Amino acid sequence: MSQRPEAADDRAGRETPLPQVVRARAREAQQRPAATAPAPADPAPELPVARVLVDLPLAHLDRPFDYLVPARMHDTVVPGSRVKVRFAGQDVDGFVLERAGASEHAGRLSPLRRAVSAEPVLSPAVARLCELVAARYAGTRSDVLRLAVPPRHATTEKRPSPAGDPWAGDLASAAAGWGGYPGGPELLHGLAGGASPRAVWSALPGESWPCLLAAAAAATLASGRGSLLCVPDHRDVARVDAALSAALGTGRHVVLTAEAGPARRYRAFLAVARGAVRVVVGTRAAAFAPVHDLGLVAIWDDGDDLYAEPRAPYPHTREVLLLRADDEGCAALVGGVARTVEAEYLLRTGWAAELTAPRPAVRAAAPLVSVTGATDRELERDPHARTARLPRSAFEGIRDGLARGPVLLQTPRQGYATILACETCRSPARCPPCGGPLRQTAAERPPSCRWCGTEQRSWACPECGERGLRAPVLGDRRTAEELGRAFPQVPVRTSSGERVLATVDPVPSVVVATPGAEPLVDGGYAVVVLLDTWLMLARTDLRTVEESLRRGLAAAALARGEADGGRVVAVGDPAHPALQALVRWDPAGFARRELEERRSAHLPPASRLATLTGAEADLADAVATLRLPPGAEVLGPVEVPPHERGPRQVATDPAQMRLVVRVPRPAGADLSRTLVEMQGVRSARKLPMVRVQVDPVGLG
DNA sequence: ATGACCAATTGA
DNA sequence: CAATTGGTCATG
Repeated sequence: MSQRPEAADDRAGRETPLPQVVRARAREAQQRPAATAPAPADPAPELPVARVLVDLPLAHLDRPFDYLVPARMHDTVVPGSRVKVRFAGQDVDGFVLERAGASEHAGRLSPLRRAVSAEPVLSPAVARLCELVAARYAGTRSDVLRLAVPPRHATTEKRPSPAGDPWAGDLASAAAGWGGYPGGPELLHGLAGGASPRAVWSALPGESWPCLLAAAAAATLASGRGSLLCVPDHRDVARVDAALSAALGTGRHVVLTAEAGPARRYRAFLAVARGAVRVVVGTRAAAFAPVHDLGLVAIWDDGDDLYAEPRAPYPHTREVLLLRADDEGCAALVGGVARTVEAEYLLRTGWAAELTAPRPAVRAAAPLVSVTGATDRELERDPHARTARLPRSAFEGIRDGLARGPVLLQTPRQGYATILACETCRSPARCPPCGGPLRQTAAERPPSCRWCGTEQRSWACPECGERGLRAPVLGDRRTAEELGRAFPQVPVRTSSGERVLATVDPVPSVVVATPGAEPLVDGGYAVVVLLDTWLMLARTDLRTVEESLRRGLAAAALARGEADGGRVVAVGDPAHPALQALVRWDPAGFARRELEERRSAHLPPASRLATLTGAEADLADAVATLRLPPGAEVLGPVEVPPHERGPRQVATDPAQMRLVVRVPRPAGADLSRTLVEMQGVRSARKLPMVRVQVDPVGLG
C-alpha cells in the first residue's frame, strides 16, 4: 500500500535517478516481506486447476486464465463459485468456470488467492449466455457478468433457501384462458409434454395476461422444467406474482428485481441458483436468472423501453431471452397487446409461430376507437372544452363516459409539455441552427432552444410558413385541475412519475395518467381519451411511431369492449397510419408494414447496425481497422446531439462524434466479431476507447 | 490495468 | 556512452 507515494516520488525525481531495473528490484525487495506470500502451494489432490474468468474491464483480457487450487480450497472452489486471484500484480475478483486436471498453459500457475464462497452463482448455462450476449453486443464477458450475477450478500448466503418440492405443476386449473387463441391449448400441452414451442402472442385487449403467463409456467412445470418470465416494471411483476401464487401455490416461484434491495434480491437469486425454485418473474435483470432445467422464457410487452439495459454492453431483454431459448433449447413466448417489428421478424423468419385470436374475438374485446382532429374551431364552441383545451368530441366523450363509469385520459409526459408547435399545422417547433425543440421559459421572453439556448424572435414554420406558436399540452396536473373545474361532480386523480396508482375503483371518476402509469380498473374504463397523439407521433426517430401506437394500444386496452360500451377517443391526425392501426385494432398489420419499411431503409431488424461514439480522430482510426463484411456501409460521423451527451463536458474535450456501421442481417455476427477485435486491439494498445452500441434502441 | 522488454531517440 | 521515450507484449 505504501508503494504509490514512493512511486510518485520516483517520478518527481527527488531521489537520485537510478536505472529502471535497479529501481524495480529495490521495490520488489521492499514488497516481499510486506506481502505475506502463502505457504508454497500444496495443490488439491484432484482437479488441481481452476479456469477463472477474471473481472477486468479490458477487452483483450476477456478470456479464462488457469490457477492452481490449494488443497485447503478444494471443497470450496466449485464451478461457478467466486474467487480472488492475483493478476498482473493486483488482487482481482473472478468466477471459476470449471475445474480441470491439467492446464494448457506452459508457464507456472499461481495459486488462487482466496475462495470467496462455495456458492455456484454462475451456472454453466448462464456462463454460456454471458458469452453469447457479449459476442452479440460486442462487449466483454465481465461487463455482462455484472448484469447477470447480483452483488454478493454474505449474511444471506449463510441461510438455507426454503426447500419445497419444486415440481407437480397443475395443468388443468390454468388451461382455460388460452382457449381463446387457436393454437393456445396446443401450446400448453406442448409445454406440459416437454416440447419447446416458440410463439409471438398477440394478446386480446383487456386480456388477463398475467394469468396466461402463469398458466404457461404451470404447464412447463408439469413437464419438470422451470420458467423465466420478464415484464417491464414492478407493477407488472406484482400482477404476475399474484397470478403465479394462484396457479402454483405459495413458495413455488420467486420475484427477481433490482428494486427489492441487495439482501432480498440476493436471497431470491440464491433460491433460483440452488434450484429451490424454478419459476422466476422479474424485470430486465431477471433475464439472466440461473433457472435450473429451463423450459420456457417469456417476455411481456417487449416494446417497452425499460427492456433496454442502460449499462454496457446495452443488451435488450428480448434478445437475451431469445439467445437463451436458442442455446438452452427451451420454449419462447413473446407476448403483448402491441407487436414490435422484432417480434414480427421472428414470424417472418419462421423462428416463431403466430398466436392470435380470431378477428371477431378481437372486435368483440376491443373498444370502439375514433380519432378527432384538434382544431381550434371545435374548441371555441364549448366554453368548458375551451378551458380544458379539449376538442369538443373528446369533451363529450368524457361526459358520456362518466355517466357509465371511470374515464382515463392519457397525456404525453411532462417533458413534452413545454415543447412549442406551429399554431396552424402542429409541426413541433425546432431551432433552425441545431434542430432542438423550442420552449417557452417565461411568458415575456421569446421562445428559446432547449439544446443550444438560442432565442428565436422571428421563428417561422418550415412546413407552412406561419409564425404563430402555441404550447400544445399542459402538464398532467394542470390538465387534471382544469378537468376538475369542468366536471366538478366527480373525483379527478392523476397517476404519473413518482405517484403511480395501481388501481382505481370502478366508479365514475376521471384519471389523468402518463403513458405506462395508467391505473387498472376492474371491468375496464368506460372511455379512454388519448390526448395530443400528434405530438408523440411527430418526434424524430423511427421508433417513436411504433412506440406511440404501443402506448395508445396499452391505454385503449384498458377500456371495456365495444359491446359493453367501451369507447376510445384519440386526439390527432385521422390520416396517420398509427392512428388508423389503432382504429382498426391491427397491431400485426402495422408491424408488418413497419418491418417492410425498415427493410427497405436498411434498418434493424432487417439489418444489423452499430454506432461508434468518440472523438473524430479516434473514430476514423477505429473504423479503419474494422474488417467489414461485404455489404457493409459506414454512415457519418455526425456530431452527437447535446442532449444525448454524457454529463458535463470540459471545454477542451474534443466534440463527441458518432458514426453508424450497417450490415445485412446475416452478416451481423461478423460485424460484432470485428468490433470485438477492434476493441481488443485498442485496449491492448492503450488507445482511447470508442463506445460501441449494437442495435441501440433510441437511434435518431 | 501493471510491468517488462526492446528499439529508437535524446543528451552530455 | 548512458538515460529516456515509445511501442509491443504478457499477465495463468
